[in-house]
Amino acid sequence: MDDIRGSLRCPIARTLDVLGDRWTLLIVRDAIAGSTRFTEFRESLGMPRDVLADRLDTLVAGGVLERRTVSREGQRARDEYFVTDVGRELMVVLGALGDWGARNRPWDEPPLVTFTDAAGTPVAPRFVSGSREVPLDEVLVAAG
Amino acid sequence: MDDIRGSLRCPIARTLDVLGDRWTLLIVRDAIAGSTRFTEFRESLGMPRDVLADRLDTLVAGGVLERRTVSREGQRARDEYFVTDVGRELMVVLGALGDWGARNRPWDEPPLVTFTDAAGTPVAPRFVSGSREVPLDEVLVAAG
DNA sequence: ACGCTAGGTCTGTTTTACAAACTCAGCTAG
DNA sequence: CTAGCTGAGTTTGTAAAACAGACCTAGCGT
Repeated sequence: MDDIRGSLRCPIARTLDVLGDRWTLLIVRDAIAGSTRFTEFRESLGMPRDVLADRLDTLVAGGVLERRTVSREGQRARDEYFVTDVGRELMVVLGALGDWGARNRPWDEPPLVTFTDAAGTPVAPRFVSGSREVPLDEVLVAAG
Repeated sequence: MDDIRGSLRCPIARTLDVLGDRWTLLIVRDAIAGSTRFTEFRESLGMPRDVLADRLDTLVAGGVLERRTVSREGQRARDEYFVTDVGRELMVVLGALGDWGARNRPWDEPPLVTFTDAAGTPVAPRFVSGSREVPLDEVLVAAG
């Protein structure tokens, strides 16, 4: 993911510099769902090893994941990848993508991750102002 | 944007089949901000013409944009692209991306689009349950 | 010392992105 | 009527990425 692009000043474009490819958000999804090891990501996603290695580097450099060397008993030390607080904030992005997909690209198999509140009720991102939800048709779009 | 990929069953993955590349969400951003013509997108984004033509086709096929032939007075008829209701729901995704970028990738220039409520107060997507906001640290992630 | 495994890197091939040139249809000016 | 301009692409050639598969390496168990 490089950098120079039209309308780069926009925060959306700057976010897509880090996340805007086929795989990166799926890696973040898996990491938020609990995957930490190279092989876990690889097996879940079925993506090429070199591309995965590259994306993990990008996500670590971007502060979304943190690489830590972990020693578990009975196993040799190995690097694992953990979601940072910054990365965890992408739950909102993933929730929005998943909600859009579930509503507009229906599919009969269950999702890989679901987001719920403490009571187990599914939650999805919506625009809020203060702490009140603002329906989509009341959201105004202003060009900068 | 092709189709076969690991964990394809997940709605997030299915959404990224349509939107998961460098440009597509920026095209949607511009469309939501009011752009309709090929050249408007091209000038705003500075992307190659053939890629833009391909992405517009994909977005039309995916129901995000609608292609209409528009005749304006004093100009010849030409195709223009309009956001559908399905596309408008992507405002939540764009809002989440923009909010994440603004908070974690600060930049001194203004955004290209901003979302506000009727009073002009900025709004950003947050998880809600019923109509109450659920703080991020109370959102539970369950693997499917 | 030997092989196994996790986590990569390297090589060669296919896709995709990209920039620049070309096309084509519908005005618009001469 | 013809000539040129403009918007919206398409074509062509080249550079960068993605991809599949083979290869490599460190540490561990036996």
